Amino acid sequence: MLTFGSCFWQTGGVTATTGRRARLRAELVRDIKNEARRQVTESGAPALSLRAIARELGMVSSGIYRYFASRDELLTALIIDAYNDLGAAAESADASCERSDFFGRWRAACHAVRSWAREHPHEYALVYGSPVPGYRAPEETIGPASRVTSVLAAVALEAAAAGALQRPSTPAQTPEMSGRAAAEGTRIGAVVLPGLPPDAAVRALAAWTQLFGFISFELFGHLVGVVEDLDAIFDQAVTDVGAFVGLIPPATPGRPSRA
Amino acid sequence: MLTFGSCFWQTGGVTATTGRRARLRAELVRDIKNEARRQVTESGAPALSLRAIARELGMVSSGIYRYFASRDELLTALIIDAYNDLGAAAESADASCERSDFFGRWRAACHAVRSWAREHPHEYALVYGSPVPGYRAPEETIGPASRVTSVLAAVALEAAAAGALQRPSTPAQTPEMSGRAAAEGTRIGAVVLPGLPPDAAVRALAAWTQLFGFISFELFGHLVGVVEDLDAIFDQAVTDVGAFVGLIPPATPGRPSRA
DNA sequence: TGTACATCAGTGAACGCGCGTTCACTGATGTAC
DNA sequence: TGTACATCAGTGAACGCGCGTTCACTGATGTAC
Repeated sequence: MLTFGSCFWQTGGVTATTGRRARLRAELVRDIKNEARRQVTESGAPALSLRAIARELGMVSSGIYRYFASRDELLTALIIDAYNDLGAAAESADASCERSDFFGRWRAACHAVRSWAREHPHEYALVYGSPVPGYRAPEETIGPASRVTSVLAAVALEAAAAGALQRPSTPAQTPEMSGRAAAEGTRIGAVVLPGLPPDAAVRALAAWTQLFGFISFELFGHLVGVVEDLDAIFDQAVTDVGAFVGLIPPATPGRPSRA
Repeated sequence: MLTFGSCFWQTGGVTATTGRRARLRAELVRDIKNEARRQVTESGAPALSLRAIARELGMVSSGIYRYFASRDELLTALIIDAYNDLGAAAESADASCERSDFFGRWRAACHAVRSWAREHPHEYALVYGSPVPGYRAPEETIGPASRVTSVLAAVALEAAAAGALQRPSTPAQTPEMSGRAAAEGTRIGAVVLPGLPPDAAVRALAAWTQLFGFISFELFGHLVGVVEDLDAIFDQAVTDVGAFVGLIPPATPGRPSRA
């Protein structure tokens, strides 16, 4: 199980990433993470145990330390993987839509996020649930964490750039902004959502939190007894919120289905 | 510390809730919960330890079992208290507004929820964060859990009853509903939000999840680096989302401040 | 008012379990000359 | 191609800690007659 003829033995022994040893190492890192993910999926992040992982892989607990310096480092790796996995799901959903179909892209991305969350509820909880006590996410998680967000932001930004982001037309639906809100909305519309007017930036932000709020409520059990047909309500909420942001829904009949 | 002249000794010794012993018992139950809350506040729910509580109260760990049958039962008590506390905060914020000022009531309730959450972040996480692994909330939590929700629902319902819940006026902002969404919206509008038309029911639900989504993102750190002036953005989001639901914002100048 | 009995709070020891992390070690794998 | 040395994977024992829960017990508090 450990010995099979390696062809890299002579050719690539120079760098630390190509040798046979390095390959075996990468494989074991993967195995450890997979087992860790399995545990998180089964019992949640707080129950993640290095000893249990070692047991499952048939090695002694101290052996794990050749691969991860601590339990926190392993947790960080799982978090980064989760963000990347979710981000990739959103990106590919978005990519499968026509670029100019902003409403469709919004819907596709939202549905992709929810699907991923339903398929990986404990990993979702790991990154969007209560922070693990005593754990502080390091900087390296920021990049992967922003991938989903960037997909959603891009839809709004590109729609705005294409002139396809309408503003609410009824005065009653465009409440005045306070000075502070306008200032912060302007800042966000410059730094985070470059090009969006302040009021649209705030609505986009509200939509973003709505998406994750719904999913969290669904996964964490707060919709039990309230919503029965979750798929239908989520779909409708995504549509309504998309319109709230200013995306233009397709004309009456034949609204595109889940992409 | 244990002996002081009691006046109930003769008068009320009949029922289990009035005796001197019962009073001391109630006091200790309160002390245990307070210490438990302190621990949850400091290190989060997973770190809640009966032994540590006993230690802090100067008694032996098995003594706790005279008051709570298990760790889970104590957790349940904390959860119920948290829901009740939050519910009471929302109710009193709502109650302080003029009944017919639906927009003001919505804003007041939302701000109350957020304020409570910021003041009790770990208790908020206890009830709205990731479920504690291995713990299943019993039925008794349902009632207290629904108090906040009822406040928000009442605002929408009473506004609708008073004819003060407008529907979006631009067709672009009233996307068609699929058959399933309409059906489920109708059900919700009958069972959960009695009297709301299906489309409004869905928007109300989206608004509800938006509120908690924003607060969770704020408390769990997902707005770091995105929003700086959280107060201003939250306030504006509440306003925008209130209008999204159909509540009629006050006329241009002098929007009421935080109640 | 006084005595006999039942209730209950709190003790202390124990059961059986799990955990993260360190450290000195052995062999095997790879590297340099 | 062959030898000497360095690297590294994985071991096994140990440290020191914590936890929830059970159980037989002692005294004190309350109750009934």
